Amino acid sequence: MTKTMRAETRNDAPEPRIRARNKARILNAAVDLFADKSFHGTHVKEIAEASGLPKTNVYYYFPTKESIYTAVIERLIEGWDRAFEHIVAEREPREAIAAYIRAKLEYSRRHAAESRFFANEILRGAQFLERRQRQHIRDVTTQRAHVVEEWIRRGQMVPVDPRHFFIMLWSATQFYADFGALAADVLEKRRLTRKDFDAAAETMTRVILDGCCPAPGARSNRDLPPPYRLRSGSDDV
Amino acid sequence: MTKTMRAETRNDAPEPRIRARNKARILNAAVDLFADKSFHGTHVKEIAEASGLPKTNVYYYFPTKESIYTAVIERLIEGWDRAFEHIVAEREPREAIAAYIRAKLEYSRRHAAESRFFANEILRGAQFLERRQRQHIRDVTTQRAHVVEEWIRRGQMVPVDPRHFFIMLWSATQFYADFGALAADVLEKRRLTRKDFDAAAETMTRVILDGCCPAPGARSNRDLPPPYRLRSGSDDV
DNA sequence: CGGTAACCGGACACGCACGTCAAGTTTTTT
DNA sequence: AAAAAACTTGACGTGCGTGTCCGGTTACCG
Repeated sequence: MTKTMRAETRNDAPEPRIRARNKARILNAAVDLFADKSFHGTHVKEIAEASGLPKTNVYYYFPTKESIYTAVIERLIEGWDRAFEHIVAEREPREAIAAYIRAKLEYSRRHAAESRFFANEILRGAQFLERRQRQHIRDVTTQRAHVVEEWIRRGQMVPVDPRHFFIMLWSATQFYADFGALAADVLEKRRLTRKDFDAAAETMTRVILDGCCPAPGARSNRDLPPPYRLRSGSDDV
Repeated sequence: MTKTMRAETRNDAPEPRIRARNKARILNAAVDLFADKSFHGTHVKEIAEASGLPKTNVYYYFPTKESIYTAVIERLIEGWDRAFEHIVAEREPREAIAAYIRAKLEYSRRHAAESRFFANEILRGAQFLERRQRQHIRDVTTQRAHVVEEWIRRGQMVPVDPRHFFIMLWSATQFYADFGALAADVLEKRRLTRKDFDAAAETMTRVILDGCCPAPGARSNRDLPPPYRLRSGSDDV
């Protein structure tokens, strides 16, 4: 038992610098590859090459390919609730939901690989998600669902099932990262630009906000000038 | 050149019965497996077993695993525009969009494997989609985008980018099939039932319709009795 | 009924991807 | 500075998954 013991002799002790650096490198390389080619499609050799380490070294830090995969999941699950923090009862629903959409969309844009990795894992039936992690997702969602219910109770929002509502928000924002290839095709672009993400946010905010909560005061979003011009002709690539 | 030539000696001639039957078996088995475990995750041996044919026989009909995969895609691409048929300028947008949502959702529910297969292919960057197929998707979308533009021009609909609007519809409906595992988790169910799909349709229709097109006449959806009851307690599994 | 083309299936080849081994080098500790 | 721990690396084993070979069997056609 006193043989090697890796570095976690005491697992509250900070990781040695080299170890931390190399594990991070491996994980970063792995996300991209897993996102592109799924679990069986990516080979440890590729992960090694992408992280600038020899393959054996990868096995020094992670016992199996699967352990790399689950380590990536572990890292991602932490980010799950980040955008949810905007959903608090104190804020106006319109404002809070708009902020959520922006945050989620921005995250999808900047961390497209993570996003696609996660989507793929869910698509596969969340086979690698541990019970604890699934529970976490449930808990966070339930908690935020209460906020929506509170909004509805106060009459600030149309009565909708909060969980289905969240799913709608989640799927719409997720889409641009996950199905970027299709979105680009449909929008007739080579790649999605920041502008496209802005337009997406605009459309979602407009439709969903007007759909779920009455605009405050007299003026409605519908009276605002249309940000989308019909058949504007010229279109920057 | 006059050696074997398979069965496509004249490719407008109908396929021999056995051939047609066996190819269909293989393809049906393949969709499910590819949907569950992706391209690299499924082995030809499994496809063979699932279709009740020996592996060599599979290779008799399809030269490579990849050819099976692309054959499945070919079959799916045909179904892409089915739901879109509801989007015609002659109909009221509210009614047409509601019909689209129902149709799409119903399709996702009944053909979950196909749906997930397709989603996964897009997720991977649509690597196997041929130029022709991508073009088809673009064309169909463009065509229906014109309908939405017409609605907007007539003032029947709020000005939104039709393509982003379609993406929103598509992602929301797609979600329940593709990410069923997560949706079930969030809704605290073991599996998604028909009722869940109905609730999903209800939420989407309500939010999106009120968000995108002013209700006809005086009464708005918002005045209708809420179909979702707050914290109703008892919840059938 | 005979022959040809389509279909079936066991056995095999070959490569490659996961994971191991053992002998190095560097860093840290005392 | 010496010992120990942490890290690095090339070479190797092994199983398994794709795709082939070739002989045998069934369907089709005159």
